[in-house]
Amino acid sequence: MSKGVSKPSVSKLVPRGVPVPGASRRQQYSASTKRALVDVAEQLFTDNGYAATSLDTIVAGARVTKGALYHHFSGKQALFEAVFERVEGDASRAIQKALKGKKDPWEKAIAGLRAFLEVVQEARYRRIVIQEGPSVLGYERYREQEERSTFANVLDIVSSVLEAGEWDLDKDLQQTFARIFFGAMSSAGESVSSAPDPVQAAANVEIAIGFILEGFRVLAETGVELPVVDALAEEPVEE
Amino acid sequence: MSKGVSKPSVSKLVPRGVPVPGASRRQQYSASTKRALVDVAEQLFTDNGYAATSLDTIVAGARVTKGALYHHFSGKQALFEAVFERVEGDASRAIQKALKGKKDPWEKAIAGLRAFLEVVQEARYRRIVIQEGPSVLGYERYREQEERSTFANVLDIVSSVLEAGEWDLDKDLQQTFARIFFGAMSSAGESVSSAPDPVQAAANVEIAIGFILEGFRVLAETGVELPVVDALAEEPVEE
DNA sequence: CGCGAGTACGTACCCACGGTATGCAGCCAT
DNA sequence: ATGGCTGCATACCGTGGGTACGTACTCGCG
Repeated sequence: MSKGVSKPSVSKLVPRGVPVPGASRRQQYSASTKRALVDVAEQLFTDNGYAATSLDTIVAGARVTKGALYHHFSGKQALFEAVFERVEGDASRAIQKALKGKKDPWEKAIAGLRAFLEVVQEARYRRIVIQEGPSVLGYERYREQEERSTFANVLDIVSSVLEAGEWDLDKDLQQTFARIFFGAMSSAGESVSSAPDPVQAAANVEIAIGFILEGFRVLAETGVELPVVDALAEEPVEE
Repeated sequence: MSKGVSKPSVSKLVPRGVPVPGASRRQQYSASTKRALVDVAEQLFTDNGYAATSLDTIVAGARVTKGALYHHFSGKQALFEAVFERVEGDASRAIQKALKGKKDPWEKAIAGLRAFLEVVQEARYRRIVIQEGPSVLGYERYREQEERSTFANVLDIVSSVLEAGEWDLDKDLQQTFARIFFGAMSSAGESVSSAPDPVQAAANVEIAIGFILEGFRVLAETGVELPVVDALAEEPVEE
């Protein structure tokens, strides 16, 4: 807004992004234009949200026109999806990096938890992935995307922990556990970042999840079987 | 859509909603108009989502005009918020009803869990509260609303369980636990409803959460202290 | 080197949709 | 009875997503 540019026809005069080696000049310019669009869109979506960000503002920021945008993307939602994939991919890679080399499941779980709590401090992750992802992409599509990245990490960790407990659960139940932890951490992450003292809040989340994991470990040691729900609720399941 | 009406000027000829006793005719009509708007909006938002639902469609469905809508609500978002509050309120009341009379914390927790799993089967709750709530209202406002209803229920249950364990946690940590469970259940609920076999999926969620609660109970019995994170991760917190 | 084809945009335009300004018919208190 | 206020309806506007089309530049090929 403040750094508005009057004429977009100077596109060739200004350098945009880093040239990609091994591609033709044409392809380089094309790629950098696309990158610029995603860059600007990421920033604006993060700051103002999806609905409040107009395509005009985005193309102005990237110093191109709508023609360029619609050449690279089928529409606003597709652009959002590109941004989503980038943010989601970065997050997933950061978590995987933190998991590197960890063998002990519990250690791995704590490392993953900490990495996720770092990721969720990023405004772009909260806004684009957690907050607006399900709404803009629709839940189905949102889920497909997650399944291939961050959720996969969580599933990996959860599976390790469950296997360490030597309960042999079917895939469905593992997925369920992973969903639960993923949802828990997303929700916790949001509250962490909006807390007056995020560091303290993150510490609390670590304690809470750690406590749950400790419960798992004790159950594993004492050889408690699954399922255990009936033992908790004596009365029959009245529908 | 299918029951569309051509002219909205017949508003006085058709009965709208139930007359409210103890109010003037004017007030009755006004209230029923407002109700009709919320009714139609709830349906359309649930079916097509917030963004894809136009005000024109809503007012056509309620057989009024935009003038009426803007008389009762300050805009589209305010209308959504009215729908949100209703859905959220219904959900909260349903859960509270299920909790009625339960004294044992673990029993109470399972009852609450089951009630929530019922609630989350409703398409309107998933779409309006879980999926689009955070995006449309903004996270801050979404949280304020939740805090007064369903989340309050979760916090109540979680507090009971934690007190039964005789860990005396500060309010912040109780809130953190509640957030975690709330997020876990929301996420689980979404996956339940989109699963090929929702009944089986709901059963899985019950097993999983029940298992976590079982962990809590065992930890309570063996007198494990909080926090326990350091015991899990030997290495120092390197940032 | 010339040249046709296709890419990577730019320009101009459409129209759906949220929001506003204003008019007006009843109802209700005085 | 009547003035005023509530509860709408009508008409209009601006923004913004999307589209149709034009065009310059590049690249491969003879």
